[in-house]
Amino acid sequence: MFEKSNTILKIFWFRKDLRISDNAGLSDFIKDYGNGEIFSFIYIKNKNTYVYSGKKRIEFLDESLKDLKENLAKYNLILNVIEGNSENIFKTLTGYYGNICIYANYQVEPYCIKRDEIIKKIIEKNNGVFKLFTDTTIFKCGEIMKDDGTPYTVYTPFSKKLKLLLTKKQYNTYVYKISTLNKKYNIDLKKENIELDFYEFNGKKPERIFYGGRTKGIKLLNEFIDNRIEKYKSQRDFPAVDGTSRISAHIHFGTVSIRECLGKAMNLIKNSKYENEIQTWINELLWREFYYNITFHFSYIINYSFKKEYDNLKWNYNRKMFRLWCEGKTGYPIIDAAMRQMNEEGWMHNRVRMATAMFLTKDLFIDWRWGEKYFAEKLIDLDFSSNNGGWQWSASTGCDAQPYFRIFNPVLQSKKFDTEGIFIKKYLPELRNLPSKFIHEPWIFSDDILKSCKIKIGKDYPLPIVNHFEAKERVINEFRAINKNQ
DNA sequence: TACTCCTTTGC
DNA sequence: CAAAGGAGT
Repeated sequence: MFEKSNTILKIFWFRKDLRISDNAGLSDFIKDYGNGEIFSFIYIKNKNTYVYSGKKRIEFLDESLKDLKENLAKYNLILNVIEGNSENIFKTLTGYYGNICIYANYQVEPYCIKRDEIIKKIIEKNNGVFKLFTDTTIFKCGEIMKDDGTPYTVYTPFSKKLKLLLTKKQYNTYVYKISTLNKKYNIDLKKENIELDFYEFNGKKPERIFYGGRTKGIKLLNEFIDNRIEKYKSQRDFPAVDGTSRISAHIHFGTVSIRECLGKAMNLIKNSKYENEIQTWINELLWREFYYNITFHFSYIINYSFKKEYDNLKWNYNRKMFRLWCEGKTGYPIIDAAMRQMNEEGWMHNRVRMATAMFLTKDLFIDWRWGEKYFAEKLIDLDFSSNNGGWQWSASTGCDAQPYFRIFNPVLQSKKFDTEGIFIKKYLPELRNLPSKFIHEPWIFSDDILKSCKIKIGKDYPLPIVNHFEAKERVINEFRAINKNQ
């Protein structure tokens, strides 16, 4: 044990940045490091902050932590994964060391900001410092502002301003030598007899499509950049096609950095004949940036509609209907296939994220917060800002949201984006005998016609739980009533 | 990244 | 008369 009174412990705290290359905070940690100083790498696993604690997401996190641990081990460095509440953990640590210096990357979610403020006080009370760096966004949140100094609430002008200000500085990767850290001074907190709960990894690998970790993440990103980004715009809307990057969970956990994503795309777009295709993907990265800024400036969206007047909507809190939507039993094949994709795989194609969210909020007129919470439980790539932004966009309660009268027709979406029904059949085996002309709205065909396909709608597959056209009229009237009272 | 209804255009 | 286009929700 070290003497409490005169030992400084420098900590790099990994959060949503589970990689050792191109890490802004880690770069400064190494730059500021003076030889002979003792230091530790930690990750805090707080079960209570994973409010919706999705099983598959936690597995992805574990894989990412394990990979991080192995990558640090290549430099003979140690990752301590500590379980518990971060405030308590730092309080405990300040009792063991003279003072504690924390380096970490900035998080924008309101509950993270609050937590960091409390920890800053704990650390500073003990004469330490808590330094935060911009790493998970291209620009620091709050940097892209309108000329009058107020935040953007519309995507297109936001993205224009961002592109105007964008230089290589924002997507150059950080270069530093992790080998300058001397393993001799790397404290394994687990061996220091400190009263904390250290997390142990279990060895088994779950069967999944999405795997966590830097190693897998960078491989996936390179594969997308090399093979698929040049078709992104043309293919991304078809859920049966592998046309999207599928990189979202890696961006969320920081197993790939947003700079690496943007940088690789920017390098490729120069002189590319597929400029339009690539630009469409870059724009998606900027939507994420936009929603991070919205969370930063308008933190009330965590509980309330961005357009506050729409919290007066009398949403339908029908648990039975909600359950049917969750389970993929609405009777609309494209909606049900999408929900089952998420339930089974922890990921849903973006085109059908919009369609299912629109269906819940408009066809069923159920509060977007219920849907947001369900997605949060199920998605591996759950990220507060993008999830909330997407839900409020679909519900028409958000900033730059879909106007309330632009309601997706689930049958048309199905015909347009899954014409052959390949996606539907993948997740709804009960419909595999239906030819594509019946699959988008099987209920309109008579039992006699469907008999040859060995299926009876209402028995083998549910009848629609709602009539889209009646629902549409109802929901438009509800929104209109709110607007009239403004 | 809407859909619907209606009119106009072009063959 | 199908396709394209515009307006309104």
